[in-house]
Formats: sequence, structure tokens, C-alpha cells
Amino acid sequence: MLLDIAGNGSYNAGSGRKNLMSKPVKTRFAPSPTGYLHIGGARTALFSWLFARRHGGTFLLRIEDTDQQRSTDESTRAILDAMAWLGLNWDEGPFFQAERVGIHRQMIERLVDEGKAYWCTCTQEELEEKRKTALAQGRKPKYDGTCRDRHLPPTPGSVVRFRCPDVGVTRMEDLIKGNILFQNEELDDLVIQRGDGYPTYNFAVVVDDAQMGITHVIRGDDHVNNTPRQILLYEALGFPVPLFAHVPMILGADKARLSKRHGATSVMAYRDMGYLPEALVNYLVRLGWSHGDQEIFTGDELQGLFDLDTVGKSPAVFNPEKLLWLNQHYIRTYSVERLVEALQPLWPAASDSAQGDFLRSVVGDLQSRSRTLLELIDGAAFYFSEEVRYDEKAAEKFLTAASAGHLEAVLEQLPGVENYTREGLEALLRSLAESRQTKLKEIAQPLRVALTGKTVSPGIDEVMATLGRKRSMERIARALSCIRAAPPS
RNA sequence: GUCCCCAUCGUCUAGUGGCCUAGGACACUGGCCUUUCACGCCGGUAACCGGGGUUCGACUCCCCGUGGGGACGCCA
Repeated sequence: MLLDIAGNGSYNAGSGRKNLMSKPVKTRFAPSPTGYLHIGGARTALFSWLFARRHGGTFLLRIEDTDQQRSTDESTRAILDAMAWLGLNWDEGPFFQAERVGIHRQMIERLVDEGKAYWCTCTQEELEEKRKTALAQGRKPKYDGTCRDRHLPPTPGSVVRFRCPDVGVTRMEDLIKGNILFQNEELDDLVIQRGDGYPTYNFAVVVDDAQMGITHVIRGDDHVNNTPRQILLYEALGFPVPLFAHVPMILGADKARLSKRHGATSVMAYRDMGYLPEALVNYLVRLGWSHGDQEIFTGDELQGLFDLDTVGKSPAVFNPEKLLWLNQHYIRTYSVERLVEALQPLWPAASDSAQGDFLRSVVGDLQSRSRTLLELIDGAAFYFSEEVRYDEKAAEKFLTAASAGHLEAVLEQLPGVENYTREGLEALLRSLAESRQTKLKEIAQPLRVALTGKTVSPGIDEVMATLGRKRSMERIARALSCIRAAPPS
């Protein structure tokens, strides 16, 4: 049944004029399940997905699990979860490459029969040795063709190599980098079937992309040098060669390829750190792609605007600060309800529906001042504590005999406030400041410390409104007793 | 070492021969707003890697250098 996917002919190519003129676009993301989905992979997947969406095409997911040693189901699940979280939905798949080895072997056999590939018994040790000496002598380490014309029969444990032409030029049409020429003499006879009988990446990817009808192969820059060999394989197999688009790498602050030592590289780690998928998507898409001066894009906008000809050619440095800025932006665009929902996996309190209104109010207070969900949770802690913990410096500065009078006045007035809302409370504080002939600040700061324990918090009127009359009064009363208990200074 | 790719503010980028005294965004920073913080608003610092060409004119085109990245696996 896996074979059928290539012939999915009755395809409706969306409404764009352009699409009516050309073959329907079909792209894919083909990760190997040897770890989580990382930032670089996510961006490649995003570009691939966006390109398909933009052109009314199909986006396919294929898991390249031919390396039996390193592939795990856990990784597959992690990748699928991350894709789902980012909203990168696939139209076909996931297909598992390892399930297709029968097909791959058939094709390999065919190539051997046709003399386009041959069995090779060189051992890994021998090859490793040759590579080392070649490198030491300043030569390019390539297979020397020992078994090329020996016409060896298949033997267990030996490999199959593809016979690369040693003259001529192979041309790659790259939608991002432009056309690139490779001298065939630079290529060597690559292994297409390993000793364990499994096809190698370069072979399997060609067969699968061809049979699955992929029109645009969008992948990382690191594959550029694989492409001429793959093109040669397409030709040897008699398959049409797709279009390629190699997207530049993402680098760390030191301009080295992004890796764990640069900090979090897993997509899901960003979820766990309190980032919103929209923020990560928006950040990632702007790494290498742009649309004039626009920085913020909705998903719909991206699907309408994205294209490969506006993708840049140079590698980009990952900048966590800008991601943070975007995350803050998206937190502010969320409705309180959606925010509460997003907070649930990170915050036990958010799952407590019993205090739904209180929770929504808390989240509303913090929404505009949080760069991540974790910051929000952190900033909200004081709402939930039984007894406010006073920051030492804050208490020292504001919970003083001098401010006790202000606090008493607030405490006195609170029971009489008819309109117990943010607005009503603001009005109260303002009139109090006026009647006590002081600045609002002189009342607000001590009050803030009394209610939150800190000098930094949401607007104090918001805090009181959220806390409610009873809790607010209790907290003020407690602050007052602390002031009285303290030795006079 | 060989091959491939790339090169505009610290970072992401706009710029497709004259519109550039190089634009935007993040970060940094001065100010305003203000009950703290954040937001918001106004302003500032900051870049075309170097050298040769081509051209009346180069950030833009070509060559060379330099720098950075990638590839050179029975990994993908």
C-alpha cells in the first residue's frame, strides 16, 4: 500500500493562477528519529510546510529510520509531538522508511544487474586507513574503486556501491542558492546498501522522494554535497529529478553550528520554558526569510506570503532575545482563556477550575508584563501564598512607621468601597492621596509591598481587585501589625 | 587538504546600478508617560570584509584575496 502514494493523481491544486500552470507542489519533511526535533529541523520543516501551503500543495512526513541502531520510537513520537505543537500538520504519512526496504533492495538489485552498481568487500578498517592516509597526504579522501571491476557476487556482510561517472558535470537546480555545478570526478562510488542489507540514506531518500512524488526537496544546507550523487541516482533509476532548495544553517552566537552547548535546541524545551508556538514559528520563519520590513506574521499571512525566492542564502545566528520579544508579543495577543489553557501543562494552579474567575483575573494582571509563561507563573506566586513573604529590602523601605498611616487609611476605606473594581479602587487611592495631601506613589508603594511583598507587581488597583476585598484587607492588616511589632527605628 | 556555499549595524534583515547622507526589527541607550514593573510614544549610538576591475555612476555586476560555514561515513 505504501507504493500507492506516488500515484495520488486526482489532486486539486488550490486557486492560485500559478498552480494551474505547473505540477502541484509536493514537499516533505524527512527527519531521522535519533533524537528530539531541534530548532534547525523545525525551521526546515516549517519552510517545507509553508511552501506546500503557499502553493496549495501537499506536505508529507517521512521518518527515515533505516539506521536500526540509532532510531527509536521515542524519538519518532517526540518529533511528531513537536510538529503538532508547532501546528505543522502533514497531509500524508508518517511513512516509515524502514518498512520500505523491500522496495529499496529491488531497486539496488536492478542497478547491479544493469552494471550501474557493484558489490564491494572492502572492510571498514581498510577504508578508514585509506581515508586517513589520503587526508594526511592532502588528497581528497574518496573510495579508490578497488572492487569496482571485480564483478563480485553478493556475499553476506558486503556492501553495494553505486558506480559514479568519473567524467562530466552534474548540475543542481537550487531554488535558494541558484544553480551549482559539480565535477563528477569529485564524487566517488558511494555505498547504497550496507553490510546489514539496509539501504543508505542517499539511496533511500532518492527512491522514496521519487516514488512519493516529491516535487520540491527542501532541506538543510548540509545536504548540498549529497545532491549531485543523488541526482546521478535519480538518473540511473530513471526517475525525474525534483527541484531542490537548500536552506542555510542556523548558527549559535559564536557562529558555530547551533548545538546543545548554545542552550536549548529542542523545540519542546521552548514549550517547557513557556514559549508560545506562534512566537517560535514567527521567530524561525524570520531566520532566513523576510517580507520587506514586516516582523510579525499571523499563520495565515505566512501561508499567503512565504516563498523560497525570498529566502536568504547566508546562515543566521540564533538570537534568543528576539524570540523573547516575539513571545511577549504573542502572550499579549492571546485571550485570557487561551493563556490559561496554554498555562495548564506548566502550572498546576491553572488546572484548578474551582478558582476559574480568580485565575483569569490573575493571568489578566500579569499578561502584559510577562515575556514567557514561566515568568507569568513566577510573577503570580504572591496571589496564591497564604502569607505574603516580604522582600527584605522592600519591607525595610516601605513598611515603615511613616507609611503606616496611609495603610490604615486604605484599610479603613476598603469596606466602604461600593464599586470594588480596578477603576473603583483607583479612584479610591487617588482621592485618598488628595485628601492626605500626598502623592499617589507614597500610598501605592507601601500598599504594594503589603499586598505582594515586592516592589514590582501589576498595578496595585488590579492586584486589590483580583485579590478581593477580604484578602486585601487581611494582607494590609498583617503588614500593619508587622510595622507595629518592629522596633522603632 | 579537496570540493561546495556564504559575506549590509552586536544579531535578524531591507536593498536587484542612480530613490542610500543605506531603511526596519531585537538588543543597548537618552527622554516622555507613570502607583512599581511591563507596555506605549519620541529620540540616539551602530553596518555595506579588503583589493582590483566593469560603468558617467556601485551596497548592488565580474575577478582575486580574506573570513565564516558546510561536505568529504556501511549517520541521516
